[in-house]
Amino acid sequence: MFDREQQQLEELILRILANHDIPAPEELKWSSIPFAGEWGAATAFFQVAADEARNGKPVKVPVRAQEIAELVRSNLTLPAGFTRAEAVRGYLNLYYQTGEFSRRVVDAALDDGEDFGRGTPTGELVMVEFSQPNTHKAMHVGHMRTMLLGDVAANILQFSGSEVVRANYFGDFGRDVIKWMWNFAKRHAGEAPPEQNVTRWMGDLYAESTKMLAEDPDGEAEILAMFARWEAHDPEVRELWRTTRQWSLDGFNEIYEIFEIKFDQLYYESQMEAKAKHAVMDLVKAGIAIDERENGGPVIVKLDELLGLDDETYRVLVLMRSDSTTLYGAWDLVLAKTKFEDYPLDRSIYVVDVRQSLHFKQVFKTLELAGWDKVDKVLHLPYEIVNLPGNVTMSSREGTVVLLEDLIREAIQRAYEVSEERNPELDEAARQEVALAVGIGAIKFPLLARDNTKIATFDWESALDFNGRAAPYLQYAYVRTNSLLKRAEETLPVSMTPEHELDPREVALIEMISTWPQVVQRAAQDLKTLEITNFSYDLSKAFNEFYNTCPVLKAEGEVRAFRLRLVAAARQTIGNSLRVLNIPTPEVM
RNA sequence: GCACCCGUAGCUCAAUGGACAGAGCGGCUGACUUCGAAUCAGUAGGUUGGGGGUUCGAGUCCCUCCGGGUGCGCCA
Repeated sequence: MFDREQQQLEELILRILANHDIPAPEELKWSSIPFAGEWGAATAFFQVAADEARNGKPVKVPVRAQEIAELVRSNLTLPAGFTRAEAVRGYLNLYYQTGEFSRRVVDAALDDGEDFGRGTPTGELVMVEFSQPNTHKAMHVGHMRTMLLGDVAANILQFSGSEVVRANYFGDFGRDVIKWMWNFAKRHAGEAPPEQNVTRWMGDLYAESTKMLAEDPDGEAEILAMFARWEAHDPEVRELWRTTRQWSLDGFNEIYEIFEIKFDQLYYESQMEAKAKHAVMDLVKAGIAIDERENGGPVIVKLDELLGLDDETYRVLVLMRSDSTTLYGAWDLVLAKTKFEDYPLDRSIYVVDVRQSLHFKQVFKTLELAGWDKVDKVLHLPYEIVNLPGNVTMSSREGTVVLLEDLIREAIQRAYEVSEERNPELDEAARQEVALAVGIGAIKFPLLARDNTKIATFDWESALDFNGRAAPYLQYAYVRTNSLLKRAEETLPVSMTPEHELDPREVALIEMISTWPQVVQRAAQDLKTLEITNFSYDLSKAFNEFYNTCPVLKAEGEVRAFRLRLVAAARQTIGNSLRVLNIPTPEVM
């Protein structure tokens, strides 16, 4: 419903209630009438009746709710734009003057264009940190979830009206990195990475380093020595580190580019590590961290003890090893503050898997105890992991991984084959483009369409299945809108109110389009990508059903003109939702 | 032991506390000389893991039990 009508109706309803000494509800909640065919808005009076009952009025709530609904209906002067009102089972249903509302919805979509659904600027600045890959390792499909969730959550926030900083935080340092360099120096000195598939090569060398270390009795000591040289800023070791790290970063960028993921701000663990020792010692001085190094122990924060909790809720955060090197908890203390020094953030979101939940609770609580005043602005957005069939967790160390490069290649290849089958006339260049768009979309959709709290299981068969509820379905609906508009060979008719009796599929399609702005707001509120995929799919479905029932080009006069505008509005809205999802919108396929 | 997550149709999953719990896949039946069939229509399939509670109203919130998963002092 449009704001103006809603406000008007609420005033009218509240006045009627007041005239009959019925207490006003806190708010009137509006929903659509859930029965197919006609189109309108509904509100329920159960809450009002329940409030009366609580205040001593001897009524049965459902009966009284219906009474009130009936009372409102009979006293309501319908504003312009509505045809009739009915009171049913405690609900007041108000039916739209379909033609008028249809015109306004279609006009809104076409006038606002790419901005249709965009929220008014809130002035809020929010950072979304996501992806966080470790250098010197491969990228596997398990890494995809933070990439997609983070990227699309950032899009949603941005489209809903916030300003967004996209941040990445690279694990570019630590024992595993040194181990990689140790093996490289011993067995691959002077080698350069291959032209393509750099991350695979980096990952293979990482696996090799693990294997070699297990067989090399001196390995452990050599790695420790190299680590010490790195810490001491030995030029040779640092140079090797910088060079090899860059290979990894270049490899990651290949993948970000193919997914069209961009970052505004890059952070590195090595940067945080450089400042972490000071931060830890400050906490010791403040009496928050306990230094057990004199007894051969680490530096820790005993959170439950500090908070006086009996339950083991926050446990113990370890910040520094007994050898005085810092741990990632210490780096996260520095990073959290650094973000707010770099930007005047209103919110700082961390898109990291659910197994880190305790870690972030500890880090944030430690910062709070240290008197940091931004702790109410930070949020860990957790998501469940991607497993292999049989509940096998992906692990580079175990070798139980599916590389992202392989999935991308296979998906594009499969999309190419399907395209050949479905649309043989396409020329080679166009088919390549379609294969890329469809392949990448098909990879992204299933993860975006899954609730963050649910474990995803990867298997090749379903990953390469483009049928049913999947990205190509949405893309196909989009392509069909294009095709119709192209064939129409005329400029779009000007704004018009449909005069024909709308088909139920037309109504359903228009109603879907009308909800898009609210869907965006709710998804931003909930930080859930699946609310966008649900919408995008339902909208595409509504369009396909419309397409199969209602002729457009073959219709005549007013019907054809209105339907052309409706198709254009559907095209715009499907396109906008796909852009928020960062799923490609091919013109043909 | 403590903390967190999941359990909905044969399978994979949806469902702002609101009217009759919906899709896809799989099964069966149909629609291309008609705007692109990567589509659509029809059909079968449910005690929402069990039991209590809150509420006018619970798949949704609370408690408890069962089943599955994750995390918890020097990896990240």
